[in-house]
Amino acid sequence: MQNEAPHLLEEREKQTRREGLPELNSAQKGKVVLRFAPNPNGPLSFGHARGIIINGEYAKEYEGELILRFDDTDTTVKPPLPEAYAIIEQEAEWLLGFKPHRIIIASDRIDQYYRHVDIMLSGGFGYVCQCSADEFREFRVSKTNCPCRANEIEPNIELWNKMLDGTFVPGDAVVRVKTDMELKNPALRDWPALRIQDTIKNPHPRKEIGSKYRVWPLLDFQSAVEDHLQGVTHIIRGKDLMDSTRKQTLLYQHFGWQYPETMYWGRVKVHEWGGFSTSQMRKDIESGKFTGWSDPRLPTIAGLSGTGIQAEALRNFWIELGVTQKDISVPLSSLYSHNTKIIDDDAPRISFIRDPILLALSGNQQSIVEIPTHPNFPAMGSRKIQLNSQQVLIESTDYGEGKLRLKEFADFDISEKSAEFISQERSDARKIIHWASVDTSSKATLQTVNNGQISKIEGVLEHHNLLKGDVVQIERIGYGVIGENNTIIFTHD
RNA sequence: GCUCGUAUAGUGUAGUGGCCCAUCAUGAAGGACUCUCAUUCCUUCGACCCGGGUUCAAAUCCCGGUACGAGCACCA
Repeated sequence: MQNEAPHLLEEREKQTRREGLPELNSAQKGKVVLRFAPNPNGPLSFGHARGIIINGEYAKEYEGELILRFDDTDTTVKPPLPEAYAIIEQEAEWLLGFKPHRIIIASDRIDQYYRHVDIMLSGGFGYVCQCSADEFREFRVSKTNCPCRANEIEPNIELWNKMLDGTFVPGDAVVRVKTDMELKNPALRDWPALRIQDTIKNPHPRKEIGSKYRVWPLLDFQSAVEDHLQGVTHIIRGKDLMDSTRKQTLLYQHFGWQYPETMYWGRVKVHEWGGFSTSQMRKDIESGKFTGWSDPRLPTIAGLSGTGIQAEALRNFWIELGVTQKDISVPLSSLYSHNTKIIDDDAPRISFIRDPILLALSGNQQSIVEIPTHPNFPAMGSRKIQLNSQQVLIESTDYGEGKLRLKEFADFDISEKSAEFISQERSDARKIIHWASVDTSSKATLQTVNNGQISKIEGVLEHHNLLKGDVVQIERIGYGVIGENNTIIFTHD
C-alpha cells in the first residue's frame, strides 16, 4: 500500500480556521480598487464604519486602492451637509488608520455623467420618459412598454435638452435605461437614471455647485458610471443593493463594460440601540434633543470615539463579523470586548468614589501611599497619595462591611465614620476596596449612558495629570475617558 | 403581490461531499493568578431550521416547506 497508494497514508493536515476576511474573487495584488460611497448628509455612523473598514482592509490586504466617494446627488430628500465632507474624510482616516487613496465628489462630476447620457441616448439604449411616476408604475407591473420608449434618437436628444434647459420641471421627465419590461424582476424594468431637481428652491449645499445643475443622476446611474471611470474592481456593499448590481450590470452591457466583482453583507442590528437614521439624527440634533453629532447617546463615529471606543476595536469588530449575507443582531458587549483588549494595557488606573463617605483614620499608618499606575506594568510608574489630614473617602456601598482593606494601603476596622488601623500587611481575607484621600482628590462627575439616557454620578476623583481624552481604567468600575471640568466619561465595564 | 437573498451553540463566525460525534471568538458557570468586580491563564456548557432526494458518504449538492430580511423611490 505504501508504494501503490501513498496518498491514502498521508496524514491529512487538519484544516486550519480561516483568519480574517474571506478572499476576494479574481483579485490580483496591487490591482484592486475598492470604494466606499456615503451620502454626506451627516457624519459617519456605526453602520458606515463597516463599509469603510471592510473595503479599506481589502485595499490594504491586496495593496490596492480605496476611493472615498461622496454620493451627493440628492439636493431634496437627503441633502448633503456642507461640513460633513471634511468630517467624513477625517473620520474615514481615523477608522482606517490611513488616508483613502482617492477622493471623489459626485457633484463635481456631473459633466461626466451627462457625457454618458449622450452616449446612451445616441446609442439608443436610453430614453427620455415623460410618464408620471404613477403611470410608469402601472407599466412596470403590467410589463408593458411606456409610449416614450418608442421615441427615436433625435426626439430623445431634443427632450433631453429640454430637461437641461429648464423647459421641463421636476416630474415632467426622467431619463431611463432601456432594459426589458418583461424582465422577471420588476425592479430592473427600464429603471430611471436621471431626474430633474428644483435646485433654485433646493440648491446643492456646496456653494460652488448651488443651482448650477437642474438634472441630476440617480444612485444607480451615477455609481455605475463612476465605478467604471475610476476602474473599480470590487464592490462590497449591503445586500439591499443587490438589485442595484443587477440594474447596473444591464447598463454595463449596453456600454460594453465589465461589471466589478461584488460581495454583500446583511443587515446589522445592535441589540441595545433602536433604529437611527442619519436624517433623523440630523433633525433631533437641530431640535436640540441631542447636543451634536458627538452626543454620547448617538451611534455615530464621533459619539463612539468620544466615549472611548478605539478605531482598532471597531476594525476588529467588523472584521470578525465578516461579509456574510445573514441579517444579524449583535450585542454591544461584543464591541466592548474588543475595546477592552485594545485599551487595558495602556489605561492608567484611577480611583473614582461614588457617593463618598468620609472616614477619619486612627492609628499608626503611613502618611503617604504609593500605588502602581498599572499593576501589570511597573514601568508606568505610580501614584503617590498624600494622607496629611488622615481622612479617606470610600464608596457608601462599601461602608458597613466593618472590616475592610484599603487597596495597596492597609487593613482597617470601620465604625462610626472612623477607621482604625489594624495592619499594613494583610491580616485576614477582608474585602479589598478602592479609596481616595481627601488631600489628593476632588469633586468630580462620572457620566454614563443607560438605555439612551445620560446619567451623572457625583463623587470624587483621585488627582491626576492626565489630559482630556485619555483613556483610563476606573478601579472596580470600568473604563472611561477624561473629560472637561473634572468629569469622566464612562466607556464600558 | 412580484422578485431576490439568507438559514451552524445565547450571540457572532469557520467549514464548499469523506479531515466534522463540527472551528474560533464572545457569553454563562467554575477555577488559577492578582492588594480592582480589571487584565492574563485553565476547565466546563452549548449548534448544523424542518421534510424529502442524490451519493458508498451531506452542515456541505438538489427539491419542497418554514422563518427572517431586502428590492419593486423622479432616496442613498
